[in-house]
Amino acid sequence: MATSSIEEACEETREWPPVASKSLQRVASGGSEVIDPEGCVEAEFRKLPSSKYKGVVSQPNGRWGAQIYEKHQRIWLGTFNEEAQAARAYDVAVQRFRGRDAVTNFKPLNDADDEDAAELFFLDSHTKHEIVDMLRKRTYHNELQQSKRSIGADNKKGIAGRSNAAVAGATDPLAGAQRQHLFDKAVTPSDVGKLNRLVIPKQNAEKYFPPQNTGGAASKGVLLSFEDGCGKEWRFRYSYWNSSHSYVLTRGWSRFVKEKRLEAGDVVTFQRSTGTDKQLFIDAKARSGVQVLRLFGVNIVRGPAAAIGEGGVDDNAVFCTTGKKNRDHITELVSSQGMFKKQRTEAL
DNA sequence: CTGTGTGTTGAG
DNA sequence: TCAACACACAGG
Repeated sequence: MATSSIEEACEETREWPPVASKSLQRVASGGSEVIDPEGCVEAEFRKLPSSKYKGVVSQPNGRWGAQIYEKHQRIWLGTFNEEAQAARAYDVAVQRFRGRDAVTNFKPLNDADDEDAAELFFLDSHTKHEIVDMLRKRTYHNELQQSKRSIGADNKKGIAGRSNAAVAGATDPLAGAQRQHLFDKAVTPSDVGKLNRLVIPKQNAEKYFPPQNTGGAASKGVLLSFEDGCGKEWRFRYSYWNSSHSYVLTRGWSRFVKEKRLEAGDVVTFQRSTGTDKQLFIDAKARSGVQVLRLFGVNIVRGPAAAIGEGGVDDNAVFCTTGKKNRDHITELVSSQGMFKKQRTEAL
């Protein structure tokens, strides 16, 4: 990987997280102009940065693609916002395709470790195509956790114990590390209205999200991608509105509101992985933790998957595959009582 | 219109 | 086997 020192220097500028004050502007459009106030002005446009990770290639829009080769042909593993995320996708794939001794970007799975062993088993019990499919659809985490659960579940604590740890992201090899809670926001009527935008309290925005041009410069904002409790990816445009002096999540937000059936008063929580991928997480909680609503004379719990899970239905997949239809599913489950089938995510 | 991911090439 | 590069075209 011989990239010019100039490019590398500029590339470092892209980091935002806990790093102090570094301004970055990554224009999302195809023009790929890179405006850098600090001195990398030369790099102008063109020349995508090379990745330091194996199996990872940069995309024209600043994102990262993951790919693996086999039998003279490339197999696409998906595109990711974070370079490290793409690298992990590659790691998963390469360990399935080439086994234990495969060269990985990060620490390879180790038989000695219980968690790793479970993942290795998981990998081996699925075809390459299935693994690739999960990576591309971002369902790998879920499937893996589901697998782990069905294996050593009875071994430890009861179902009620802390079986939702996986969903909460407490432990996940691929995601790496844990989650740091950033902040919560109780959504306002306009946050869930037709404005297609969520106002991020200024204080939180400036503390946890990438810096935005609050000046007059053309601030198109940036695309932020989040993962919800179901492992589903959500991408929103994040920008600053000079008109209202507000930081907002716009494009993509209304879809989230719709699928999560957000209502004023509900709480949206933001988290971020403490791992190297800095993956952001977003989730919705019903106003006071759990909300009960009535359908056909039956009380139904509505709220975060975790809460629902505790309610007795021990299968997050049911609630995660199609968030949009949660309510319907619940109705179905309740009415058919004990005789419901486990709905796999194959429907995807 | 945006951005993915495929076609393709040449280096290793 | 791999990444770099260009861009057709799928999806919204």
